[in-house]
Amino acid sequence: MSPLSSGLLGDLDPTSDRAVFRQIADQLREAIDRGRFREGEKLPSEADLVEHYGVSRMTVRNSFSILQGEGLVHAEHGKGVFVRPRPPVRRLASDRFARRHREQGKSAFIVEADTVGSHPQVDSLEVKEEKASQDISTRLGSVRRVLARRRRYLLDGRPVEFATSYLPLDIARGTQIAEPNPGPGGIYARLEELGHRLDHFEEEIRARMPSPAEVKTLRLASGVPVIHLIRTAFDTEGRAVEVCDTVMAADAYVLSYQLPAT
Amino acid sequence: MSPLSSGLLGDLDPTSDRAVFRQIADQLREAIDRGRFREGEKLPSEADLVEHYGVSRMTVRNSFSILQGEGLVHAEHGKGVFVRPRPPVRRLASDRFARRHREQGKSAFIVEADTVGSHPQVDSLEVKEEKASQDISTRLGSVRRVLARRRRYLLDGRPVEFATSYLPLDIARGTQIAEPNPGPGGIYARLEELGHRLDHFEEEIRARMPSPAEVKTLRLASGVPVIHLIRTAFDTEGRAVEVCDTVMAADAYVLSYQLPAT
DNA sequence: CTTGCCCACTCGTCTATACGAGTATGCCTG
DNA sequence: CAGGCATACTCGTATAGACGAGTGGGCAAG
Repeated sequence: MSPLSSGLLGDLDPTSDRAVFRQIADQLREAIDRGRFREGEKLPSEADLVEHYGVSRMTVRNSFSILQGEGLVHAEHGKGVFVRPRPPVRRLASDRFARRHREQGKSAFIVEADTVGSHPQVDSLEVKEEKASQDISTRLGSVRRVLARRRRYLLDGRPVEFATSYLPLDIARGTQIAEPNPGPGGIYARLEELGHRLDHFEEEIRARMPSPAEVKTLRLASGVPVIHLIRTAFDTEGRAVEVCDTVMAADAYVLSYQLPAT
Repeated sequence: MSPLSSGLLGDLDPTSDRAVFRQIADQLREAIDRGRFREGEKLPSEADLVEHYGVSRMTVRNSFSILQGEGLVHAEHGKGVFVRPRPPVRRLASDRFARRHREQGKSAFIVEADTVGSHPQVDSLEVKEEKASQDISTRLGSVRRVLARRRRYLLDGRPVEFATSYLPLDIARGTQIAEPNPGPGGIYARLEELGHRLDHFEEEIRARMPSPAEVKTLRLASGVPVIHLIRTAFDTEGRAVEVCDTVMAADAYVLSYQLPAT
């Protein structure tokens, strides 16, 4: 069926030294880029393309695997290969941790999601004391053990972010920060109540392909990188009072910063 | 040869419902993570693994292709498959465009590279007037045509970044900004001389897999995402005077921002 | 000793085939 | 009509084989 209406895809160039499966991938990519296949639309089946191009099935599958690696398409077993829809992105402003935003009570994630009409969830909460990794210890100023607060964020049921906050035990132990629910304004509000007035944050941003564990936790499609953000919060005495390690699905976020030119 | 000293890799679990090629990928990944194979080291050849696991070659190749997609290994035709070395990263501070840095004369890229002892190059310079894309036009405040300054940055011979600056013609035309070499302090220094005192920057950050063109320009290995940064410069009158669109090899950069907590 | 060729080893590409498993549809049965 | 099953279509996994092409070492000829 679906005899692959001619015109959508061209022919192969046997004289080209570009591999056949790359040529096929090129044609599909171009067709997608030009909007010949729309978001969420089904591409021709493997069998269709086998027939159209007169190649073997493995060759077609190789083409698909290229496009999957580029994050352009995704395959669904028993259904077909589809143009991957670009989910709406969440824009994170750099002032989201400004003090004035903490006064509202709700967490930044919840507030932001509500304002754009999405349904936010927080999930797999875990609060425990543990040994600090080398990296965390360095960032917090040579602490051995820390309080770790782990949680996963979902938007409309889709996991988009997994974050762990690390705090020195001498600050957090026995306070509400060590409770699953840190109360209105989150842990930053509690830190300030404890006398650690926040001065500034440092954020480090990397992008890379996810580990298998991250693929699982964030239910990532293939070809979707992660943004790895490490934020350190400093109080007015220059002490690092929290390190927050966040892994985000890169197709769900745009980070936004505002910098002075002085 | 190289009978694949037993112990490095385990056996398959035929009762597992995890696909064989995934199990092989898992074992290789774990061996790499544990340092059994070091950076740059050669993995067992396809033939070795075919023999070791008693599977067909395509199955082994599937395993390798998973690891390639994760950016863990890279194949070299005629030589073997190697653990991908992590190149040293360039750390970009958020104050790199501060006015005091402009006074030195040299561009931020050159200065930063020199301080870490790397050999910087700038390349494929192109300066021309062109039609503004929809996005650029919006960001610059509905301009139709712009001056575009394109250039590629290399570090020790490796391309790491490709950037295009867009400026409104009414500002840039006929000035030194329209020259290939914009002079000491770069275009920001020229903008200020022209009366556009810079007030602040906005930066938007995304991460995604590269397009084929980007793979080529940045000579990206498979499994390496790009960081896409769009910076808009505003003068003290609130006008957007430049938009800089930058695509960076994600394995070459860590972005760093400092934010006030107020 | 040097040059050049051959060969072994490596990954790259492609074919052909087989079976398994998830999905959707429609028909058949109760 | 409702439920369940058969079937066709989809992608997933795996095998076996073939040829091509890049690399590097060793051997042979000059």
